[in-house]
Amino acid sequence: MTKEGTKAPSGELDPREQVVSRLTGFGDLLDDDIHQLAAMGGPVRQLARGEEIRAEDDAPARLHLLIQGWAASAITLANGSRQLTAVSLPGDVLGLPTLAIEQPIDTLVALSDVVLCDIPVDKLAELFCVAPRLAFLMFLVSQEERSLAMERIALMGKAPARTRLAALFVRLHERNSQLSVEEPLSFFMPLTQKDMGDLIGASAVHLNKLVRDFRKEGLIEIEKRFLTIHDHPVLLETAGVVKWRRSQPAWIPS
Amino acid sequence: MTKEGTKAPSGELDPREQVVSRLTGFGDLLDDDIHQLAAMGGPVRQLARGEEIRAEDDAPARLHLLIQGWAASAITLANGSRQLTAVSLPGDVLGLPTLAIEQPIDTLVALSDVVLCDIPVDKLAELFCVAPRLAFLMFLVSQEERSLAMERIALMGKAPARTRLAALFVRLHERNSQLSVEEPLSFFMPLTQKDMGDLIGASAVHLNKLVRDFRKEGLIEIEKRFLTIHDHPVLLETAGVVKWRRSQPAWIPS
DNA sequence: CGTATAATTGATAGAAATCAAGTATCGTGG
DNA sequence: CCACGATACTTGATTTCTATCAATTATACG
Repeated sequence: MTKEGTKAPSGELDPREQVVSRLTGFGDLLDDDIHQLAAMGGPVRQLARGEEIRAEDDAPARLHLLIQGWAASAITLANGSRQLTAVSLPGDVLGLPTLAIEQPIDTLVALSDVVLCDIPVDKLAELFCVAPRLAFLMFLVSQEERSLAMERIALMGKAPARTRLAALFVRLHERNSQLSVEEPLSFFMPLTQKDMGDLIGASAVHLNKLVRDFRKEGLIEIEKRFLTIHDHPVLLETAGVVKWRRSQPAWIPS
Repeated sequence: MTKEGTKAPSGELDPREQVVSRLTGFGDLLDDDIHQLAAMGGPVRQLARGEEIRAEDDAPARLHLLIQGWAASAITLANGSRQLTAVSLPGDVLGLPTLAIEQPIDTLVALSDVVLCDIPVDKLAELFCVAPRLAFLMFLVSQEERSLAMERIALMGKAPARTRLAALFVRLHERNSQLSVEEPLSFFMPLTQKDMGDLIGASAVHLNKLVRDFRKEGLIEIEKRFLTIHDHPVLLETAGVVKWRRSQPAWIPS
């Protein structure tokens, strides 16, 4: 395991802050909530890039709170090709969709070296009884991810690969900015070109040509696992999406 | 408004049963839960095929419980093309993903004549406080839909249109079967070829050729808004997906 | 019975996959 | 410190799939 994914550039929030940042995006956490959240955490694990996060025989389903590094949910189709259905950054809870079905349809894979902690599902059920406000915030986060998934479906179905790649960079930049006090245009992005291809539904070869084009046009630069956005306005224009804005609902339970 | 979408062929559950069937799939509802659920319902509306379910200026976000007919969530991209991101059948709650964001990214459209009732969001927030078990079941349904969305992303990214269409038919058949006491191989399916194309990310022209192929091969038949599956095993094989099985979690809060 | 919507068919063009081969980069161990 | 193997990246040629265009035929509905 190398040190990538564990480094903390200045300007980044500390890991604990990153974890709650996903929830506080919708509403403040009460001290009591934070206690409940901390109580859910089990032992901390570290995995190297490429390793699987969820064991095949994880009979009593578990959730995984990502503390450091990037992960993804991957589906392997009958024809053998791999598609990444979602990227996860620190603060995300992995494994929720699988709660609803008997057999997981996806595998959870570390895209960089990661640190995470496992959470037994009954802790989640408990949460709905003892901390309804917190449960509701988690519900909202899941709905946000559904919205993101819907956007991805639309892009995959009707937009050319160039557009999809631009949209990927835009959304990754936004998501990364939530983990930081500023909004840095250069940030840790450990995806290989193969990974990016698997995310937007393009071959590694085709993706390489798209990245080359973006580079030539002065839109972005990728170097040493860091993505730099040089021309954010044009990138947004190319992606054809608008800035992602979370709601600040007034109707959260107290 | 024609009568399609309001007819109830023998073998179908009555509307009220259909509505709770989505939740009871994961665990029994208590009498108290059913009371809570009924209390959420507002006035009933009817819309004709093609109409929009959510008004643009729906400032205080509302949810929509679909009682009869089919609906879909549609995204229109910058290039003007329309993609349907999810189909909804009776019993589904529409509008949840939008709770998390300031501006809806999708519109909700009636795919057949529909009957639905609106639900104010604060009712949902209330639910988390007074009926944690019911809230948890709704949480699970959302996770199931996330899983389905992930599968669709994978198919869109890496599977040819033929596979995607087969998968659409398979999943629609399963979803329809939940609304019925049997598992009929012929059922109401009001999608036009344009709709199906928008769902799987294919042009209407290409979709027509796929349907023709399926017909010639004796896989399916579409007639008068009814889909008949003639060769289910081969259809499953073509789709390259496995039967969808909901979990029966033992850890639901009581 | 006419008009609009939906379905159908063939021809052409474009986007992206696959194939094939070569180059760079990086971590590892001698 | 350098050589080595593995992984990642790069490029051009060819093939496959699917969109678009253009027209025609059905079907539904007022």
